[in-house]
Amino acid sequence: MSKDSKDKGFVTEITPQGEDFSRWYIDVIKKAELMDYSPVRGCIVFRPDGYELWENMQRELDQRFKDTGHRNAYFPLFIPESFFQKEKEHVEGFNPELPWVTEAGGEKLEERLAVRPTSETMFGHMYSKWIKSYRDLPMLINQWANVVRWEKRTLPFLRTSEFLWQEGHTAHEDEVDARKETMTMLDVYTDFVQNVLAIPVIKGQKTPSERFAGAVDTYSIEAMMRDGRAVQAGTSHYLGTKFAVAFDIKYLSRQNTQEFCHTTSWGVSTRLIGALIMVHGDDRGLMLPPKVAPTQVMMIPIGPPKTREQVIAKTDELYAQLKQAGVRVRVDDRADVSPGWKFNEYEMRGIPIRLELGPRDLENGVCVLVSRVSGEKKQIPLSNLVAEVQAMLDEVHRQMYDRALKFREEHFFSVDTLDELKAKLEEARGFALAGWCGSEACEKQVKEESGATSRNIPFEPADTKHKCLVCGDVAVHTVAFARAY
RNA sequence: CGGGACGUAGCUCAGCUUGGUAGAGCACCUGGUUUGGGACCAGGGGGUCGCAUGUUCGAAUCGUGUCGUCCCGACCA
Repeated sequence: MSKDSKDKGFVTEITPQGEDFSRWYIDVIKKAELMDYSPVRGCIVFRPDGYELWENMQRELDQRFKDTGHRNAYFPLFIPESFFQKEKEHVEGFNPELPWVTEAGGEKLEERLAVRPTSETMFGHMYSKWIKSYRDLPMLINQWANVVRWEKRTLPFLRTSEFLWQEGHTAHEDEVDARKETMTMLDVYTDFVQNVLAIPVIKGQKTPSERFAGAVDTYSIEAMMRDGRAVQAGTSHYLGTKFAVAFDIKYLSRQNTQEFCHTTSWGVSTRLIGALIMVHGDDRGLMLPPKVAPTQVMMIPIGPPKTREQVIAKTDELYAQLKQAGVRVRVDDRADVSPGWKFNEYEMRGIPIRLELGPRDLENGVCVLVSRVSGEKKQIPLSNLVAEVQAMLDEVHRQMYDRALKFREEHFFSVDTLDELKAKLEEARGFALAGWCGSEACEKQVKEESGATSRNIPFEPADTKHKCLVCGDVAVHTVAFARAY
């Protein structure tokens, strides 16, 4: 990123901290042209490099949804106000942040319409019409959509007024089946975030105060950013029969009785883009996971005009080979920009592999591959290019995951008291595991004194603590606390 | 929505205290020389100083209002 970084050698561990971290974050996503601010408060424009990241995530997720039996559909943007009134907790949870359409075509609407913040209500309404019999179940539908939540404070990708996401809504015969779906989708998210985005996560259950508005149980995967703060990377909810009762989603059972469905919902959003930047980025800028990087390999032909034609011809040939093999590759053959400038530029943009090709390489029948994550330069024979590139992409993914995991482990603490928690967060930012008695009051006190909130009750390691960090009473759960985005 | 800071060229900012013809670096355009870690020379284009309003002969500069951004709190994928 900075001009000085070459003097320090290839250092990729440095990421600015504290207030500088959010400055670094905004700086880097703007410079890398992932997004720009919209004229409307809290909304952002996804530029092509940012949007293609999302498209690549969508493709990977969608495949996993289909592999688990789901189908895509599309539900309306506008939701009548009366729908929100049907589920008490839901309306209380979302009312403060709803945008309303009150007139259209110059006339006041009879009933005002919310721009959807989430679609449980609309799905509930439609499911009550579509579901008649146990033979219609389970109903497993996902939609890719935009939603709006008028949040007080915004941050690009991580919390914007409008954001893109997918929301799955399913209906089942009974609690067992619905709970199984809830966990299946949490596992799908875990697989995706870890194996595609190279971000290790902590899987667990939300405490009641952090639960989704209207859910019986909420589960989440939590990721640790490089400033030690947490980002909720995905959620999956078991909604019980709350929405089924509110929207009259009933079916005729095998025993010929009317039963309420048990429903679930689950979602991940473009906030994952923010998370992957904050997890993987370094002093040089972005570092994109190879499996979703819009450009995986940037080819840079090098050399004076004399040899240029030859080099470009070879570049084109190699480009075709890589493209043929399914590698997302681009060429920067601009003659008016120096190679050094390009090296820095594409490191800042997080492109996993740089391929250099110059006259010297041409003579020897080789090219140079440079890894964004390690800085390793590798001279490889052109005859084996495709295999070498694919191997290096896998290697980059693995190293990124390992690096993120190592960072998380080094910043994952175990504490017994609130004072210890405060001290740990002060001296070494990160997550802290602690016992919790189950009272909201203790949770609140943790937040007031340390700024940390309960992220979730991790499945692993399960309940290792015996005393509440605040009141000292018997701990009912061991909770991961952290400051969160 | 409360407390604080800031809005001047595409970007980073200077100028404001003490009112008097709009500035720099980078980026951009043209021509040439360059090309293995952010090249160089010459020439050029670009801003109703966030917006509104007041004071003044005269406002980027002083006052008021407003909108926006950032930081700190409450809300959150």
